[in-house]
Amino acid sequence: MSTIRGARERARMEVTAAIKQEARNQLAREGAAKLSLRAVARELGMVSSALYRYFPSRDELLTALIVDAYDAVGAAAESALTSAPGQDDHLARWSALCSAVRGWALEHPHEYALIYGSPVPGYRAPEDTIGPASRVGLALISIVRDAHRADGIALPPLTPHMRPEAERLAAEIAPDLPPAVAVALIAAWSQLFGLISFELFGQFHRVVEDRDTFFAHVTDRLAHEVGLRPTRAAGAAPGSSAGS
Amino acid sequence: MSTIRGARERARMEVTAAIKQEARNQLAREGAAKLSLRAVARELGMVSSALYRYFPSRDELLTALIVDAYDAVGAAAESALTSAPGQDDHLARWSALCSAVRGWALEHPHEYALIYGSPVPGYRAPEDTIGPASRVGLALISIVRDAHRADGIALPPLTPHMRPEAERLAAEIAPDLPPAVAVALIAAWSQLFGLISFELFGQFHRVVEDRDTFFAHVTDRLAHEVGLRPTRAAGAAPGSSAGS
DNA sequence: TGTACATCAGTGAACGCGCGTTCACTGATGTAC
DNA sequence: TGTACATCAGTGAACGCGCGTTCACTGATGTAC
Repeated sequence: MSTIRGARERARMEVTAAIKQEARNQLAREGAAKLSLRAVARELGMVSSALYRYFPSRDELLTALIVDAYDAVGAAAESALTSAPGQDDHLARWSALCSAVRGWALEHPHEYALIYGSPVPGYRAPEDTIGPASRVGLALISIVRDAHRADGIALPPLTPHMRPEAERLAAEIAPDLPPAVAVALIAAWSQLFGLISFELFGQFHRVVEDRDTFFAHVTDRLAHEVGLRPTRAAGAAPGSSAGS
Repeated sequence: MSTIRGARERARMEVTAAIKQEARNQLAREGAAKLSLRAVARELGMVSSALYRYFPSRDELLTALIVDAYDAVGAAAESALTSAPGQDDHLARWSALCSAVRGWALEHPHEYALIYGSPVPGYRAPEDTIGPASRVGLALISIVRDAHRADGIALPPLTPHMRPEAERLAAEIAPDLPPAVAVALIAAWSQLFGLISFELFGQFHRVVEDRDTFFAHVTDRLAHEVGLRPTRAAGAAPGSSAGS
């Protein structure tokens, strides 16, 4: 049922993919606001009205690109997680994940801008984007969760004033983690993208030169902020963290 | 010479200001990419070609808006600094500055997006924007410099691998501060805007609820990351920090 | 104080362009019997 | 295996629209003598 049934269906998927790919190319050239159905069709050798067989409007095409972009960066993050060498070296996994997200952003600056830059004017993101949009965040959480289960983590400071929101927030996103950690995680999540955005959007121009090193250093600091600590030995603590 | 000379000159300044104000209104409605000279002129009851007496092109108008926005947020940051109650409570000044930047951003979301969101496609920022763009960063540096001179600050950790870039960076932006502090400052600077951007661009939707408290907490953590510490007493340490 | 001239803000028409979307249509591919 | 019909991708023309920029012009405001 979910397999490709016939030539027509296969062709439809290929054309859909070609449209999105060409749209991504235009994104790179002109930016999201100037993405034009007519220009996409032209480049594909089709007539503009033909695109309406595939996307009911320009906004729907944009939504598809946004979902794809969230999925792509999410997949990059997740695969960095699973393919990290030492599964119980949580600090290394954290760094690998951050670096994978940055790598994807540097390779796809315009898709990055599409999802983490200013919202496209007049465009309202539909509900479909919420799931894909949270993948990187969930991957960050999962590292800290693993570390918490295996070795335990250092509790970040939390002012009493912050406690109610911290508890609400933890219940929402990671009920198994201490509230202080949940707060630090959300902060680190936004700071990671602040770092990447500043690099990508030119704010580091003539300021930071060795950006690889700088990024690695700062994400390492972020890891410490959420409570991750260097692993003492390769062998794991009580509770198998790599076995299952 | 720099005073207003006559009615003509005064009128020119007023019309220029009106054009920029109307352009800002359109920014809020449609976003930077769709900012239209014709629409601005229409709203002002002028004919579109009349705008060319004031701005030689659409891009120049955009540049003026960008410079104004950088200056506005920079001024907000600087005035938060000078009007903070205890001039030697560096932590309080840091928080006041961060909060002022966020406040400005929440009040002017589209101007914020113009300068800290995705770059406008096809638009290349000229050199004039560099000065205004650095005002917030310089204000952050000045707090830490004051703290360093007065009480001294806690040295953030710095891996040996990071040292060469740290020294280069410190020499560039704050030769009087320890390299480790300069690095932490630049990181905090980008993280501050990461935080604000996530709030403004909707990433905290259904995640962070009590945003005032969350922001205050995280910027306080940032202050600690750069080495600021709570002042022990109101009276200053050796070296007058408020007197001069 | 008054005249002659220069400066400059604003007009209105025009240029050439691209856009999203609709609609009736053609012709090829798939499906049911 | 063959025919009749339904589905659907793609066409081409048209709709109504807005855009940035140029240009020759009018008429008011300023300046020099």
